[in-house]
Amino acid sequence: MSDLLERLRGRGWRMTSQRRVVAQVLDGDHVHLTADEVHARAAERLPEISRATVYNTLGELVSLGEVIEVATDGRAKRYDPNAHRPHQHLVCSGCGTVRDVHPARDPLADLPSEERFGFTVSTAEVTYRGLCPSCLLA
Amino acid sequence: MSDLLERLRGRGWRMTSQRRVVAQVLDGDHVHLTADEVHARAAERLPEISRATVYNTLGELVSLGEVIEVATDGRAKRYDPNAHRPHQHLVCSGCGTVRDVHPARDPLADLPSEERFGFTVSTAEVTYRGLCPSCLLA
DNA sequence: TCTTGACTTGGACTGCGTCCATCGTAGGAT
DNA sequence: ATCCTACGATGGACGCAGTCCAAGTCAAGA
Ligand SMILES: [Mn+2]
Ligand SMILES: [Mn+2]
Ligand SMILES: [Zn+2]
Ligand SMILES: [Zn+2]
Repeated sequence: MSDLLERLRGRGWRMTSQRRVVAQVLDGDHVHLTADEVHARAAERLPEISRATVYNTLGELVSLGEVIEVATDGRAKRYDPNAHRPHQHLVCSGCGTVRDVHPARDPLADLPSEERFGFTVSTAEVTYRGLCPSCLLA
Repeated sequence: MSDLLERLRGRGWRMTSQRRVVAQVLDGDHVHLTADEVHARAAERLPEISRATVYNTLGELVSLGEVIEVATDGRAKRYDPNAHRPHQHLVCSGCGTVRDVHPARDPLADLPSEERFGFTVSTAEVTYRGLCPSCLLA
């Protein structure tokens, strides 16, 4: 993710301080922040940054394939910079913690063609739910 | 689903015209309506029914296990009376159509224990995405 | 340094859902 | 059949996540 800024420059992005700080906040794997969390962390470095710009930048990163949107049952979407290797998510029903997980088989392989009803199926998103070790005790 | 009203009576539900008409709207399998769609169809039979009551009744049906909530990426939740047989969903990225599908294997079986990180994993929700036959042409 | 169009901003706005005070009524008691 | 009351219905205010817009700003090429 540290060479993200290079890739974006190469794609013709105008490099602004706002975009730079949003990209820095998203640095690292295993990060699953909401837009407001991204905004809060970005504002530590750049206090005037607006929510609209954070939403715009996240949306651009998503459509460039640099960041993945993770939908959560009724709360705010989470933004995941781990767009390199395909993975799925394990969510704690107690505290909401999100972990990256890697199933043994491609989930798409388990949908037989007679269950596809003529659709051209391209992706399968899996959300595993359960209780994390600390929520299990409580 | 036609004996749903019986089961609810047995659970101590006070039977009102509003609850009856919501249950009737949800009758049948392969139904995936939003709360507002349920409200619109219920209002054909009972024009004064309020949105709040539809939300209350749907919430009660969900916590009784009679109806399943299906989260959709950023739009309204859909309510699914097919709570009997476990199944997953195939969603058209074009028009939003939802189909019930039955994968060949239990999706939980494909998450090895070393990928569970001490969680007690209880469910796996799979959303397959693609284009339906008519959206493929357009 | 100048110019320009891409980018940013804050606030209004929308969609989806929840909350709450008040009113109505299902269904047991008499 | 009538009464009583706790449970349910109502609709309007409210909240959150996200979008849109007109106006101001600035990155970067000439
Ligand atoms: Mn992830
Ligand atoms: Mn279904
Ligand atoms: Zn937990
Ligand atoms: Zn379609």
